[in-house]
Amino acid sequence: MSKTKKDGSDNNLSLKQKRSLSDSEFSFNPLQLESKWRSVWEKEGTNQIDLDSAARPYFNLMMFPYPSAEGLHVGNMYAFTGSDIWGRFMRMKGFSVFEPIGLDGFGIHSENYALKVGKHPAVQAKISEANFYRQLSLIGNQFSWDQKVETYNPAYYRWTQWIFIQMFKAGLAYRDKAAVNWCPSCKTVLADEQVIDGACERCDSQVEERELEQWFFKITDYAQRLLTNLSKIDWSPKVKIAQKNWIGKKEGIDITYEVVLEEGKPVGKTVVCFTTRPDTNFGATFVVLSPESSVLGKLKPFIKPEIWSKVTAYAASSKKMSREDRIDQGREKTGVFTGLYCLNQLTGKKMPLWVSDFVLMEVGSGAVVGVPGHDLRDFEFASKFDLEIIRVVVGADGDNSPITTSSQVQEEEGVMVNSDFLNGMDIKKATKVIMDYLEEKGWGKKVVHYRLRDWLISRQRYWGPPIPMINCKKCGWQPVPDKDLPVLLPEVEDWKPKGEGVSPLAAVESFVKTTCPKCKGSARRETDVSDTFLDSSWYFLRYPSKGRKDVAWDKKLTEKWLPVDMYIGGAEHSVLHLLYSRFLTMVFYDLGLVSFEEPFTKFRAHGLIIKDGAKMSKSKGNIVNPDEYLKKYGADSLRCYLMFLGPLSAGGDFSDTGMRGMFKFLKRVYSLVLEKSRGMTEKVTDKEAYIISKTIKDVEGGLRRLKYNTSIAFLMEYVNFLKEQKAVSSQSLHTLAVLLAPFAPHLAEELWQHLGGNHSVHSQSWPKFDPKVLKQEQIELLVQINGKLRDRIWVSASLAGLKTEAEQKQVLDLVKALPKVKTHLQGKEIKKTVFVKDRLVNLVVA
RNA sequence: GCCAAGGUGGCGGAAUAGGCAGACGCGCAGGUCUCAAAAACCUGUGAAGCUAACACUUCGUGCGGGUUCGAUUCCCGCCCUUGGCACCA
Repeated sequence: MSKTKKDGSDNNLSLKQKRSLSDSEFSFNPLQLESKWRSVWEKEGTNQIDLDSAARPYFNLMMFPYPSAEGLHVGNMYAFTGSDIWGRFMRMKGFSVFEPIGLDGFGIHSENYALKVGKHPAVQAKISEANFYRQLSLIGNQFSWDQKVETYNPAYYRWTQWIFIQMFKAGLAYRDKAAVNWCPSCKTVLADEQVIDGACERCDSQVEERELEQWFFKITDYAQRLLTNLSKIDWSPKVKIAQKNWIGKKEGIDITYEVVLEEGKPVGKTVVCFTTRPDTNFGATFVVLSPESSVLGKLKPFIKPEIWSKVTAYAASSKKMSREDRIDQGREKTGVFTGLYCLNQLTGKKMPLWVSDFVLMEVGSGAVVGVPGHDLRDFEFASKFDLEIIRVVVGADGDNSPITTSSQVQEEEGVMVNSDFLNGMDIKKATKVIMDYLEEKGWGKKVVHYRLRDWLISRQRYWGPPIPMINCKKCGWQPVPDKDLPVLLPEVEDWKPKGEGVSPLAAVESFVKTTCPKCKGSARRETDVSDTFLDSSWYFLRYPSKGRKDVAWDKKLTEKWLPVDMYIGGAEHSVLHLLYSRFLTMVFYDLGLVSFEEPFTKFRAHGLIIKDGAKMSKSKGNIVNPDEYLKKYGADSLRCYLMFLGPLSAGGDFSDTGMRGMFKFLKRVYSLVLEKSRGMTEKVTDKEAYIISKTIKDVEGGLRRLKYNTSIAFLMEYVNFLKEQKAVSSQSLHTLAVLLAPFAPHLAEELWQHLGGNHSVHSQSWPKFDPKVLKQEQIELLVQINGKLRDRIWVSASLAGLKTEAEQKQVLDLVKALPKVKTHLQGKEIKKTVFVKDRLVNLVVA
């Protein structure tokens, strides 16, 4: 609600007066205006910075796009605008802002797009590149164009390969068998993200698992550090939490059980079970091995042949199933009893040893000790196979009867019973006590497990950097020597995914055949390419050093510009990209290649732009391409509209009507400045000075909190205020242009120039507000009765402090004299009075 | 199931060291201008009640409690939406 007078009739130019001004002065043509300033900026290098000499370097990074879709997505533009506004704000705050851009055009996304449109990925890459850079040049970002990088460029992926070799030399790259997602219909390996609910994203057929030899990066070696360092970086909390969950640290104990025969005779073998809940071990009644467990092989001599055949048949059938199927929660438990037992040292009890596919080899130790009374899964298993159930915990409900239904299964909390020396203890305390006890006895060993698994690097695809390794029969795996980098991706016609679990490169004999770098004998190249995420996990290091041909990154420039000061990007990369980048940076640090452990000092996640309440997607056909809006309204309107939708972290729903409203606002700003600049005053009135300072403060507050929507709203209020003034000071209008600059860079430049400003508005410093001006002489106090607002009263600032009793009494007298207060107080007694400095007086009556 | 974020007019949203709920905008309605329309501009716009009018009163921030002089904001218990993780031992 505006408190300023609304009848501004005499303050505004009449229509006649307006018409007397020449038409051209009032025609707002954003397209012409924007293209004019684009070329001026380019010509004068307004947005270029000298990376070597910049005084106060500030690395403002945004996630580079996958140029795989039909063009820049309005969601990309949302993210880039949000980041650019921040960069421009920092620039006006006096920093030399480096704002690079590039394309993450290597990898499966781009290859799939090429498959879809039926073009060779290399050909499509050039088309996408031209289109993306064209669009990116129109959105008003202060990109450092000279530094742009594309991951599919040999000058870039040469260093991606070099990084692979550094990982190999550091012992952090290794080969192992791994299950991969296999689509039998497309005859290809799929990335995890291409598997939707166990089915192929493209043809919907059921995905199978296949075992293949693959390259891995040992990210698990860094699990603890990736977790610990989270406390050192300023990131959106939700992203930190997502990473923490993904790393999934679990502290527990490996308990070793002796395997015995039916009659109790030990066979000389053991089974190790990892558990985080050893407190319930007095209630353990069975042990389950994963079907893939290597322990099974060792136990074979002690398992009866007719049982062994059942075990192997079971293991074979579970192998056919995809991981998704196996862990489907609702599925009924299955399993085979081995005929063997594990001895529970605590109770002396023989626990039957089973094999079941609900136990996953890669989790914990691949073996589980079953406590059916206090674990729902174990309960289901025990119920199915009629195994003993013992209660060892009593929960808050006090139920201490035998456990016969799943609702009685007490998992999270309670007090120990039937557990010898643990009885009466809270489960948390019991866990500690029993852990120490088991370790002391030599029955168990405290361990930490992580959910995080090693990073699978290999892709049996074409469109990626060939993994720079050579396999020699005599010397084993050898890295390609530096002088032979890059290993160029051969241009082949038959680049489509093959059916045999190998990359299409395997069919290119001229590529595969090579010599061993060590013994010079004949050898074969690795034919897999590396994961897209490897390309994108170091691109920020390349940006400043793009000009360097001899190193991946220049030491001096890297010292100067990194780590990244502000990174804005999508929350969908919370775990993969952001974790891999952190991992690699830590490795580089350990190898002495960089001087910092964390790549991104500050990270903020932006929200998602949706359309009509739904996610934009190709299949729904509701993707908004910014082109048509850029063409119709220009970049400034689109930028401001997107930012006005809500806080940057929230995203928003794209609509055409809102777009139009923002266009109208910018048009009003334009006319206002042209009109008011005619009779600009030098003198700034007190009222103006106050509003100017307040606006600077508020707009800046919105910028700092990435709530650009509020900054724009304050600018609108400011414009509404200026509109109502008969005469406006030059300072008011200059301030408007400067404050508008981060949001609508083209229009702001135009206005700045019109006002006679020199050089670029974007090189101006962000204005300072004057706190003294913001202190008012009169302050409005709210008058409440029983907490309900009844009136308001203006008092002098000194009195509004309400510090002394004398001041309080003086204000109270004024308040009591108010007619409305009198009415409400009639016949009532004031029981208490609440004074809040500069805010209010509340009278509490009976 | 677990973790996280959120629920405020017709719509997007604003306001949280507890203190004017609905800033700003969209939409809608009425008006000015026009032969007419568009554009532009002006006025109004949470609901209900009461007024000739100005005004005033009551209700109102997902639901139910609580703390407080005072709660959109803090606490407890629910419901719903969105995102992430999930037979994780």
